[in-house]
Parts: sequence; structure tokens; C-alpha cells
Amino acid sequence: MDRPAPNPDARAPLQDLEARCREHGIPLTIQRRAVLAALASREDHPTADQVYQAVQADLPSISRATTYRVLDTLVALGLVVRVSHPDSVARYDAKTYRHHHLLCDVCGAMVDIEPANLPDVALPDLSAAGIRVREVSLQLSGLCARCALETPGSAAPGPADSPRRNP
Amino acid sequence: MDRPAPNPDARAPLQDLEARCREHGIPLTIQRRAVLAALASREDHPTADQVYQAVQADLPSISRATTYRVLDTLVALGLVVRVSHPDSVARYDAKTYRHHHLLCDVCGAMVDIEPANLPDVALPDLSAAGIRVREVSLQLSGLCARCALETPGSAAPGPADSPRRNP
DNA sequence: ATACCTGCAAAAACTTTGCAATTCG
DNA sequence: CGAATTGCAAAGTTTTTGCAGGTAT
Repeated sequence: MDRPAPNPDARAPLQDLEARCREHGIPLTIQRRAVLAALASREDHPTADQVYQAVQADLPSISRATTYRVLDTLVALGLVVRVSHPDSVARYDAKTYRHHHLLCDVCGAMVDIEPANLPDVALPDLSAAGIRVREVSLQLSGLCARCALETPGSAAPGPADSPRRNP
Repeated sequence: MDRPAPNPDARAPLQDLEARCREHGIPLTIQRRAVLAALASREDHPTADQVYQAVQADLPSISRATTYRVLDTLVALGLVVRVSHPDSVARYDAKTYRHHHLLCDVCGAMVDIEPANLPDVALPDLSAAGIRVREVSLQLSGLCARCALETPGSAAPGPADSPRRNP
């Protein structure tokens, strides 16, 4: 739980990018590299615009439109996923393997929880309802480590009226 | 699994609204009633604009801005929740009790799964990581009943490249 | 009576698209 | 070189805000 997270799928993402681009016969552009690199290097779940800001550091010439297009491409290639978030802006994650999420009631941060840190969750059988389940993940609410420190009481009480957005 | 879902928290939502408004000392307006009623009467997880469209049927004079504001109020009152959805538009749900969601790979629909239909999921203990968990729910991906019927194979294969948005 | 809300209109934030120039293989 | 992509600018969506008038308690 403290080790650098043996990221199950952490083969250098940029190598994957090259492979996937070749597979699909599409060009491996500097922009695609840069966006993927920016996204893979962070632990949070940035919005498209936050990715844009980050990429600009390395590649000042990139445009916002390209960032959006590249993000779409990366999602299509399976190198990036759009994550489910209650906010009304798209958020992206370079961790494409199955994992869980905690949404902090206080700061609104979405933090990854490695499946290894939780008892295993079995694929539920909903065939009785005609539903075929492919994948399950947990969505937790509570207090992230940082906010838990600053908050008295040992149980997480309830959702804040609205999380401050500054994780 | 087939009964009309004995909705654990289905006390007439409009009664709750009156109570909550009184508690908070805020007016019970026709618009608040109408938005809550529209939301409570559907099974899907509509966007703010879809709620607006629906409310217009009963209350043609309502404005889009009011719909957005009322939705925020209802969320603050705890009568409605914003749900986590991978789309980049806010979606709302009048089911405020804990339940699970299935996201259909094919049609993109988000369907509710009653906790009663699944083995119980215990609150994980992440105190070792300094995290306090308040609530857990499952996020499933796969095929909804309707799409499962139209799709051959008994296992859910993998995510469609991008779900058609027409659940 | 008064505090809060609504509608309207305008602004802000987020995302997509058309097109010429550029880049990748 | 040819196909695909990028940047720019403009358009499309979604969401928020200011203000004057209206409404619930």
C-alpha cells in the first residue's frame, strides 16, 4: 500500500503508443506523444484543458483543438480512458487497467485505488435480469488521505455540501 | 429482480421536497416541484437539458437557467444526486439511496442495479492508507438487457469503440 | 413586508468543425 | 509524394451570472 504501486500495465506508455499507431497505420506525431506523456505522468484525472496546459510546457505550439482530437484518438487506441466523474467536464486517465476510484467528499479529488489494496470483487451474475457484466469496479466516497488528516472524527460523516474543487 | 423494485426510499419525493424546503427555510416553488417531479418520474439519468425539455411539458414558462439552478438546489437539499458518468455533461438521478450502476457498452445507457440484486459489498477498510471510506457502490460495464438480447455470445466481449448514444 | 426566486439576456466555459498548411511514413 | 494531422478561427454546446420583476412565507 505504500510501495510505488507496481502499476500492472505500466510498460512505458510511449512504447505502446508507437506500437498501436503502427497497428492502426496512423502517424505517430509529436503531439500524440506529448499528450500521452503528460497524461501518463500525473496521478490525478485531469480535464482536457488541464492536459492542454501541461502539454504546452513541452510543446508550446500545440493547440487546444489538437489536444481534444488527440485525447479522442488515444481513447480510441485504448491507451487512455475517459473516467466517470460527477463533474460536467470530461476527465482522462492513462491508467487503462481495471482499478477503483475514491471521490473525496471534501476536496473533490478522484484518487486511484489499486485492486491489490482491496478484497477481490467478483463479477456479479445478473443473467437473471438479462444483463451481461463484463467488468466491475468500485466507486468509493469518503475522505482522501490528505483531507482525512485535517478532519476530526474517525468515520467519514457525510458528503460536504459541495466539495471544493482544488485537489 | 422482476418486481417493480420496492424502491427503498420512494416516499413520495414531493413530500420530502416540502419538508426539506421548510427545514432550510427556502420557498417551495412550482419550478422546484416540477423539476423534482420530472426527474423522479424517469428511470434513466437525464442531462440538465433533458430535464428542462421534460419539465416544459408541465410548465412551459420555465427557463433553462432556472432548471440548472433548481437542479443545484435539489442536489444541495439531498433530494437529487449528480451521477458519475463518463460523458461530459452533468447527469442527475432522483434515487438518492445507495445503489449500483451498469453502463451499457453498446447503447451507453446507465441502468440502476438495486443492491438487493447483488451480493453485499462491504465497506473496504483503507485506514492503512489514511483513507476514510463512507460509501461504496459498484460500477459495472457490460450489456444492458435490451442490448444483450440483440447481441450474440453469452459473455460480454469488450467495450464498443464508442457506444451509440441512444439508450 | 421581505427575502428569495424566476426569466431574460449576455457571458463564460467547454467541445467540435472547416480549411489551408504542415508533417509523417 | 500522398494521406493524415495540425493550427487557427469560427461555430456549437453546455453552464453560469447580473439584474429587474415576481412569488412564497
